[in-house]
Amino acid sequence: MKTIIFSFDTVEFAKALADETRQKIMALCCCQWVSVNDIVDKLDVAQPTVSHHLKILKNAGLVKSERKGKQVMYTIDQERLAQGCCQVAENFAPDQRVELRIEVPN
Amino acid sequence: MKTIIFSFDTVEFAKALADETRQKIMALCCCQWVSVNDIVDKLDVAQPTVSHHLKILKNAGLVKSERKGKQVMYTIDQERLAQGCCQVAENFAPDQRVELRIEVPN
DNA sequence: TTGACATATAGATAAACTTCGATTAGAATA
DNA sequence: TATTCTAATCGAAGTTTATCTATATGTCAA
Repeated sequence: MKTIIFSFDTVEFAKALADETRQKIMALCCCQWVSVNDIVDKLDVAQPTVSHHLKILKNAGLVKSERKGKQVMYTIDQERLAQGCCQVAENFAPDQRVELRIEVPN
Repeated sequence: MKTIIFSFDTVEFAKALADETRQKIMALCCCQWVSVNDIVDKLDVAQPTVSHHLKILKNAGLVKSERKGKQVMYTIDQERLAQGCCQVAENFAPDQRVELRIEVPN
């Protein structure tokens, strides 16, 4: 019997990843909180386009956001992203051993 | 310094995954060799559509093929798929520890 | 509360993608 | 070689997606 800890729509996951602009946005959101304008400044895309992509990433659960005054800050939800990767690997490459190592205290 | 063992176009990888029909095809190709007609019989899609999707998967390196008489057999390239998953995780969730465990003989 | 700044939404357009039917190409067999 | 079976390619139709401009919403500060 296989125990699945998290459930994931791997199609939505892949679709969210499947765009160059979105991956650039994700690279900027990686390991730090950035505002929409931060992203606009660094990429050659209009602000509504960035908002549009962030919404797609948010709906797929790949980023989380938090309002900070006038700004809305975004960052990657690394845990969920890692889970998506593992789920895809589990579904389509079960003979390989892609694992998420979890550090257990003690 | 980070050593990257394989290089991967993560956008092409995600795009190849980003379709429900293709994921269904991949599920059928998982852990076995199947012909194009096998897939057509099991899915509710026309044969040219299946060929089209297989081409996309092939170009992304996610499946490999081999002619066997009149038929062309396809199967998932699990190693490459696992690498793609790891690459995505490494790029966008470096604090998580998604790893490909490789069994070393001896 | 008014103005300025930051982000989201709406609507339009163009490009990309999925799908299909028709046809072509390749391989085995009679 | 002609026929049959299998898969790939072509071309078209319909849908989805990415992007933009214009506008609306939300938040803070004067």
